Amino acid sequence: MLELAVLGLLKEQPLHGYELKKRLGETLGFLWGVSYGSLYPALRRLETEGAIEIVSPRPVPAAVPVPTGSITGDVAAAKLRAMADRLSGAGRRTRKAYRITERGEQLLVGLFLADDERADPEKLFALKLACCAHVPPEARLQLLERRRAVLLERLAESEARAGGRGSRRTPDRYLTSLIEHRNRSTQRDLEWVDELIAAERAAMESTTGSVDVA
Amino acid sequence: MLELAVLGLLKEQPLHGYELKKRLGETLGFLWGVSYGSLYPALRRLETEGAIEIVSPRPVPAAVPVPTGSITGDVAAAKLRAMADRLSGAGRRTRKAYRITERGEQLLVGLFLADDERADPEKLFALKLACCAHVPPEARLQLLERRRAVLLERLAESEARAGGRGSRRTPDRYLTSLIEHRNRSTQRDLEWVDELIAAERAAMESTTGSVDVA
DNA sequence: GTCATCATGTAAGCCGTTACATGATTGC
DNA sequence: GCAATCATGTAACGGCTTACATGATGAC
Repeated sequence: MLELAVLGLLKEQPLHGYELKKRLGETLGFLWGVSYGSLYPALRRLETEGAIEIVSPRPVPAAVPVPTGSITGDVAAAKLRAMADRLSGAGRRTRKAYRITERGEQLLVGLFLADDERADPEKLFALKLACCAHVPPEARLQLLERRRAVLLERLAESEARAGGRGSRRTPDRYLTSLIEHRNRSTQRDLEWVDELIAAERAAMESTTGSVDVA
Repeated sequence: MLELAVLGLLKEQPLHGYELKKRLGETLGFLWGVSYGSLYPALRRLETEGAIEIVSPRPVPAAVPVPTGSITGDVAAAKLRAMADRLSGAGRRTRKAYRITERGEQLLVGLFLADDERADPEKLFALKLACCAHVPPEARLQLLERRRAVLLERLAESEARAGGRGSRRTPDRYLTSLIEHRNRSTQRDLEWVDELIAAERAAMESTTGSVDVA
């Protein structure tokens, strides 16, 4: 899950760990919180796998202007450089900005389509949806169709449970209400996914005939 | 979370581990799956804390009829006994049925009211709701009120996020749709909780004046 | 007597969090 | 020069899952 989120964010632009955590918190914060203790090791892993790479902090010191001898002038230049570095997200020799690689993009799609059994399905789906913009349209559609199937199955299962079989333990009104509410929620999720699918299909139609977009 | 679920189930009736897992799976199965690897250690823990205790497999062999000498008769009697044991959940010397203690009931209410930071709030709330029947009405109301506050805060936070501040990273349509859907869900959760609160208040009113129910 | 199921338990490992350690940069 | 914040990392620990080991009971 974390790796998918990281790759998704890095697909937008290169970032360093600290910034990554912030973004994760502010855009997907309502989903789940990430700690450094898991983020940095994950970055290491991804780098080892060749899915991401460190962007060189400063291309080459060649472009750095020669000191003028004017103290105030040199200081001002240094400040300007620091400012530019900060804005570009590069420099500040202590931080390591990562960029997604070709291999990383393949991994992103792979993780997007894989169904990680151990992760919470709801959160995983939400995360994947947030990553949709960074995968090809076919992958998006596949995600949505699969989600649709899951929701349908959930409804069917709930109905089966309600019908005859099982423990017959006459659930109390709290449990009953919980189950009903859950079913209504699932029903609405289903309608929502259907809308997303329709929108996706429409978008695909409108680009049919023109050049494929990545 | 597990401990709360176990205490909730045991409040209904004494059960042994294997059965506990089955019940957990069939009544709260849609919430989360429990494995023996976590269930048995949890039972140990609860027993050590004195929250649950083992019910003696067979009160005393005193009630067992003396052999009649009639082979077929004795065999039949044994079968009947075994059958009765099975139905009562006792006997079968290999299994250990647990019963909740006085202390366990206090712990149940304690866990019900505590907010375990590390557990998934949604699942925890669902579980607690399923345990409602086993805690006093005041605790139920407190749970619901607190849930209500959480949902309100979530809506407020989402609105704040939508307004001015923050990264301004113009979320794509997928993320936008996700956030909107989530807000609608929260809104409905809120309405639902309000209904539950109203029902709870009504139930309390109707028993006011009469004897307190446990 | 043997197979399926019931039943309890342990060990290894995954994945993540908290807390801690460290140090650079910036603003005052 | 000092505090706040930026930034990276490690170590200890917790909880849960999987897989394994074990054995009793009941059906045939």
